[in-house]
Amino acid sequence: MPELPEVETVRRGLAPVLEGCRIARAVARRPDLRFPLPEGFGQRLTGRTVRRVGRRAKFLLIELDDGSTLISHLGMSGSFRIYTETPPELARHDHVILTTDQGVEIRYNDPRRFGFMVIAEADQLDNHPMLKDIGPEPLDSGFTPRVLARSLRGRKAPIKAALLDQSVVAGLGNIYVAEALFLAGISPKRKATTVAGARAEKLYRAIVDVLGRAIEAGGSSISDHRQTDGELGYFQYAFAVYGRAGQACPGCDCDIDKTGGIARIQQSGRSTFYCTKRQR
DNA sequence: CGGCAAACCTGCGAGC
DNA sequence: TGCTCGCAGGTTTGCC
Repeated sequence: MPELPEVETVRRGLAPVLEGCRIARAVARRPDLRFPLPEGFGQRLTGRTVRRVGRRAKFLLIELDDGSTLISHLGMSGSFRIYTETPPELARHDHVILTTDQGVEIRYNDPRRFGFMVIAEADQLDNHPMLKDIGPEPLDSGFTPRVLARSLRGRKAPIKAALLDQSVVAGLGNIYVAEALFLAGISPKRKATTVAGARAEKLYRAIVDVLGRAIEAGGSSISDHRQTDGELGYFQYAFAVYGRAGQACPGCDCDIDKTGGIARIQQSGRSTFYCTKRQR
């Protein structure tokens, strides 16, 4: 599921029911997700008060009153669901249950179990192995066209692959890379190092624009992503290229019979969608 | 070190 | 109806 906009949507859902609240009960219904859950998971969390729910790249950061932080990654299919009223029967793949002192129940469901939860001890967050090599947050002021161009310089890999690299810029995934490259008019096959100057400026604007609009839409619901109240995100209806192979490109009048339309290719084992005419 | 394919795991839709 | 195949929003690993 989740790239930056989906994780941010989840963060915004969790913050109001967790921040300032005490975790009355924490239950792991299996010993592991992608990795083993932290030793004594339930006891570690029970009785803790949540200071803040933050986000870094695609990681949720649930900061606790003892200084430690529960780091949660949704993998491909993870989702959080909040129940303020009586919750329904537990569902398949409901792996972790948190209950707050306000009687709110929060369930983490993850069919593919590519997600994980780990705990960073107090003062160990910034240099935590999972976070320390992550690049700038694209919606923070530290991310600029020059910063982007600088981290692309010297990279011979296609720009598509470079943008998926979390050390270049944080939080992009397969969907938003495709959409940003479309908006910027840049071919996913172009060598990353050639994206500089005006081209980097354009890509910078495309990234910031598409992420902002996707967050406003509550993220993209392809199959698993839900907002924490169960509502769908709806940015998938705004996709220009992702999942639209064979269709006409919305940005120019090319269509499949003539010069272009939206193509689907494989790059480093993953699908790439782009307009062959408009993206150079 | 850079770049790429494979691996992790489950579910779903398409095609036979 | 039921099987097999391919595909899926991410990240890590291991191999050239």
